[in-house]
Amino acid sequence: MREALVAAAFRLFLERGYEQTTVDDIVALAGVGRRSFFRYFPSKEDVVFPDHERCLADMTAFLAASGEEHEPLARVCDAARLVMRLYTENPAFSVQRYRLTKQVPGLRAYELSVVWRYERAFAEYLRGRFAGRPDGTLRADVIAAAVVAAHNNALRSWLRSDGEGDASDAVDRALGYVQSAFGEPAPASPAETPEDVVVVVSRRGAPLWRVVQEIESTLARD
Amino acid sequence: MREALVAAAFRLFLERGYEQTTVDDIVALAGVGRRSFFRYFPSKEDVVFPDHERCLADMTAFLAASGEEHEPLARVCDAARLVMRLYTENPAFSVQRYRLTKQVPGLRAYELSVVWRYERAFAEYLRGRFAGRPDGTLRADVIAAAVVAAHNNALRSWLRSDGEGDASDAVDRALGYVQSAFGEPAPASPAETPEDVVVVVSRRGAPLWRVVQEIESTLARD
DNA sequence: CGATGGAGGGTACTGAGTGCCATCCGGGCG
DNA sequence: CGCCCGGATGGCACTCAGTACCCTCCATCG
Repeated sequence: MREALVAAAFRLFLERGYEQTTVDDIVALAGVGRRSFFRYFPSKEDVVFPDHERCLADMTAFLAASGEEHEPLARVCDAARLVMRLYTENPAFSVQRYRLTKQVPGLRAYELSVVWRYERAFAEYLRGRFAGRPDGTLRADVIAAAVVAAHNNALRSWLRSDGEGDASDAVDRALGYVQSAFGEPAPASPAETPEDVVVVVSRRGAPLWRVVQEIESTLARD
Repeated sequence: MREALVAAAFRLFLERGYEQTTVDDIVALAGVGRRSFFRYFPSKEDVVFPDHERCLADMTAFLAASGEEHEPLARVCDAARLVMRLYTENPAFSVQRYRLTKQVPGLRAYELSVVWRYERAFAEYLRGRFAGRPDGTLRADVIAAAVVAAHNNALRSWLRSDGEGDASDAVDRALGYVQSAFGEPAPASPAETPEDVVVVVSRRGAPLWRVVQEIESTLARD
């Protein structure tokens, strides 16, 4: 029934647009009563994001189930990868929805409120883990926002490519940037020993950003 | 007229709540026609944020007017301080609105879409300034999100204190954290030439975070 | 003086979302 | 077998936000 409603809704949305489709149109095509639509989806927007409620619950559980042994930042990045997987599991559906949300302001606003709930879940988890640290809530909020932004950046570039590229590469790269900015890079994969990289730095007093800048231009040089 | 509508709306919102107040109630109290309300405010939510459209325009102009001589991150932080001032100019009004948005989901969603537009303005500016750098758009998006999150963290803590504390101290502190995380602590003295740093990297294929980790431990070694 | 154009008002309509009640159906129980 | 009961569904009527269309008023200008 949910599936029937979602299928009917997307057929019409793609045919004639979101705003040109009324709930009556959807239920007529699905052959169910209007009242039933609102039993399954509290609003017309919800039919566009049919599985986010479950995903959000999964994510909260994932974070709640993590213990002291997990690096907080890495854990949140893993949670973001979980969300990414929700999209990559159904590339065609995700791309369709992306095109829809991109051009319908109302859907964009709705998506924002969904994303905001993910961000809050991240931030709440980090606040718990950072309790006691100076500026713990500030760090938690900023890092949560950065992780979400990195995730969205990777997700959107994957969606723009019609789901062709490698999404997990992109998200790893994006989250790696956040981890490099906020420290504690990650528990390295055991095979990757420090010998993989040899770095020689002169002028120890130089600020870190100068070092990073120099490395970037070195890497970009070839 | 706008002022009359805003005043009437807030009186009713505080008296009996946002959702219990219809647009008809507002226009009846203000003594104007229903049609006029929608001439001044495209939706019922807009009456709660009467000055954000102007503020957003100011901000975009502020960023557009900045030249190459401005450090991008610092410039965006200054833009965020501009937004903060919009709130601190009318503490009583801001606190009332905060209480309202905190408990009305619809208003929270609307606020998100407003904040999102600020974030996009920041990100667009930074994308322009980072054009050419590796991962320029990623950095732009992440930094924009971090600045907004820091600003909101400071803003909310100020709002929760009923506008009593020192807002600009709080926002400086929050933005300082972001600046420390994303580098370029200050416009470096021109004396710092690239020769200040020499970096040799082997195993080019290693992920960036490994490189950074290695550098950090090298720097920490002494 | 009349024309014009912009600001406000009024009316009727669409469509989302809700409350309430009727209906249907499958299973347990006397 | 008939009854009952609870959950799922359908139907109807209502509220309210938002829009389209047209009217009035009034100030300004020719």
